[in-house]
Parts: sequence; structure tokens; C-alpha cells
Amino acid sequence: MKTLKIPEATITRLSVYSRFLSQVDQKGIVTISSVEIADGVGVSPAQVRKDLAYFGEFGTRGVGYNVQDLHMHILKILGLAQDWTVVIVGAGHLGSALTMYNGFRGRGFRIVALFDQDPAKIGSEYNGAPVLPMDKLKDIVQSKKVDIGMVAVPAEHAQDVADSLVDAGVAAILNFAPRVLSVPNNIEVRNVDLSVNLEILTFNLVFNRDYQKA
Amino acid sequence: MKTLKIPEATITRLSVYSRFLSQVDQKGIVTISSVEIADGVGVSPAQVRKDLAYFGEFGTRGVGYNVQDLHMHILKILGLAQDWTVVIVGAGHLGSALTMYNGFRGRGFRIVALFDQDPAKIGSEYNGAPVLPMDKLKDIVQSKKVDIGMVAVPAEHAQDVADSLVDAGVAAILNFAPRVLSVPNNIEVRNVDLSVNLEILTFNLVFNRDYQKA
DNA sequence: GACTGTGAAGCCATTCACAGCT
DNA sequence: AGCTGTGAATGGCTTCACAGTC
Repeated sequence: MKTLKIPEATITRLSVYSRFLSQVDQKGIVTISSVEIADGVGVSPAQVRKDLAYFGEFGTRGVGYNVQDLHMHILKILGLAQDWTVVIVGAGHLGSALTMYNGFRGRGFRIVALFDQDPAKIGSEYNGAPVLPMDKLKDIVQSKKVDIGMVAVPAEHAQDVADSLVDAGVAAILNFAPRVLSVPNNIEVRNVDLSVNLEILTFNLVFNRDYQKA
Repeated sequence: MKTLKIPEATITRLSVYSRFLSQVDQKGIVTISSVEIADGVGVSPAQVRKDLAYFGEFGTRGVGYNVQDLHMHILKILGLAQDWTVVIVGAGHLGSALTMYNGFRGRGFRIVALFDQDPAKIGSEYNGAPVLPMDKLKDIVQSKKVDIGMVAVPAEHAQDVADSLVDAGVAAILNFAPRVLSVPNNIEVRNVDLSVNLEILTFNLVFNRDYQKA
């Protein structure tokens, strides 16, 4: 069995391609070329072809790609042929906003519950998902076969929450807290760091500005 | 004047180092080595030294780095020696969560207003920031010298909002909508794509799972 | 003629390994 | 002896350019 290592950047782009293709599909367009995809998402055509080539031959030479067919293949590659079950720890502003966010449900992510240690929040419900106490976490993860936990608590509690999620049995964690988590290496972790992105912007702003005068 | 191109990954890490250093500083630790920083944030010591070396010599051979001194230098590099003025377009769940998020204010980002087209939302206030109608956007950006606009509207309105922000005069955009924005190339744009990160997780989950059985 | 799929080349980032300070 | 700063080596991703197919 031959195995190429897939660059993570390729996966990021596949996710972007897939959203672009769903737009294109909604317009009723049947066929698309690598150049058109590239223009639509701001990468090079060679990049598009190379990314797809890691996973097979989805196009027809001289013609291009069938939009629906390619879209379906990419969704499958990304693991979106199935639904995923998610819990969110932290029912504050961010946790509730994530629960209400439509971008997740539309792509097969089902948020089954939120968890919080604040008694005042427990018992309420967002978008059909109940807010439960932390001691129910393991029960729910096990009984609902939860795959993914999102960490939406302040930085100082993030590691404890991650430990609880690992103990409860999730396979992956999406961390919104601005702290590096340590977890066993069979657990997938990704960080969505809101400040980091802002700070890359500010770096670029001051950096360019300095060069204006150099 | 000699100019190296700085990898974007370096900037990302600097932002992470800086948060780690502020934790370390709070513990009263005065000196730190590249190995300790590396352990704390999960990168290699050589990487830490290389990242810092792009900007100068901040350490002392045989000793390490002075925590406060290094932290201050990194903040300066990231452009965080000054405050930045921000507006958020979209006063829905995400927009309001971003406004309440403490991680921004703590690092010098001041959110001065939100904008929304929904009359029902206009007039309310989050964390001291008023929700205003879109036709006030340009006024506020000009009068408050707003540097950065955040896009927190549904994907289908994201491009229009970006156009308005550019027209109003912001220098940079942080886009939370799952759509590729096109803007003049003197405007800095970064995307925080919540679904992309989830989908990298699911890809890794199915990918590894497939290999378990191969 | 048009467009994909892909080896090869080029480029960029990370790691190595050690010289240089303290 | 300990740790930084850095040229050189490595590894990985992107772009090039063209053979292959429709």
C-alpha cells in the first residue's frame, strides 16, 4: 500500500475548495477547470491539481472536473461523508456563539451538549443543546459517542478541561483558549487562536509601514 | 538596510511565545532558556532561537533570555507597543462574542463599535461598544481612526461588508466568514475559518483510522 | 485545442551542529 | 560548562513545464 504524506496546507485548501464548489454547484455549473477553482479561492492552478492528485484522478483531461462529483469526493476525503458528534465546554459568550453558528451544522457537525461549572448557566439551552454540569461530561461523551470536544473556557481552565475531555473519551479537541494544551498523542488537537491572527495583522501593518520609509 | 523575509509561521509563534512569557513572568521567573520556552509551547529550541534571531540578539550566551526584556521586545515586534482600534461588522452571536472576548482588550485591541443592518439590534451595546447602522461605518472609521475591521456576518454578505470596510478606510480585515474575500492588495486580510479547523480534525480522524486497518 | 496529472526544479522553512560568549 | 546565534544541511511544499488524454 503506497502512502504519501499529505501536507496539512493541502487539507486546509481542500476544505476551502469544497465550500467554493458548493457555491458553484448552486449556480448550476456542471464542469469546472483547475484555473477557475484557483481564481475562485486565490491559489495557483497547479496547486489545485497537485492537491487533488494526492487522492486520485478526479478530472478529465481536456475537459476539467465535474463539479458535483469533485465536491462529493472532497467531502469524503475530509471525513464529511459521516456526521460528527461534538460537545462544547464553556457556555459563555464564545461557547454559545459556537453553538449557534450555522457553519457547523451545515457540514455535519452535531453539537449535542454544552458543559459549564457555573450553576446559573446549567439547565438553559442553546439551539436545542442543553447546558449540563461538568460531572455529566463523561456520561454524555460515552452514551452519545462524542468524537470532538471544543474548549471555550478562559485560558487558565483550558488544560483542566482538556484533561477532562481526554478522560471522557473524545478523539479530538478544537481549542479556542489561548494556551498550548498537552494531551496524549493519540488525541488530535487544533488551536483556533483569535488573538494570534489579529497579531499577524498588526505585525504586517507595522512591518510594511516601517518599510515605506526605508 | 538588510531585510530578511520573515516566515509567517515565525510571527504565529512569536505571538504564542509572548503569551507564554507573560505567564512565566507572572510566576516571577527572571531568566529563561530557549529549551524552556520550546518545552512550554511545543516547538524545538532551535526554532525558538531562529525565530528570535530574525529580529536581533535578545539573549545572553551561557545564560538565556531575560523574561521581561524578551517579552517586551516581542510585543514591540508584533506591533503591540501601540493600541489598535477595531470595528466589528455583524452584531449576531459571533460578533457579540468577539466583542465580549477579553483576549483582545488585554492585548491592546479596542473595539469601538459594532455595525449591523438589522434595526432591532441597533442602539444596543456590548461591553461599552454601541451597535450602529451600516451607514455610520465610514464616519466612525474616519473619526476614530479605526485600523482593523472584523467581518462577522454570514458568508453571503461577507464580500459586501469587506468592500464597505475598504471604502471606509480600514487598513486590515480579520474575516470570520467562510468565504474568500477579494480586496485591493494594500489591505491586509486574514481568515479565521472555524469549519476549516474542524475539518482538518475530521480528516485526521478518518485518515488515521484507515491506516489502523491497513 | 484544452486541460489534467506528474516528475523535476526551485524555493522556503526547519533542524543540525558548532563557533562564539559569558 | 552552559546557552545563544548562525551557516550549512535537510526536508517539505509549491511552481514549472510538459507528456498524456479527451
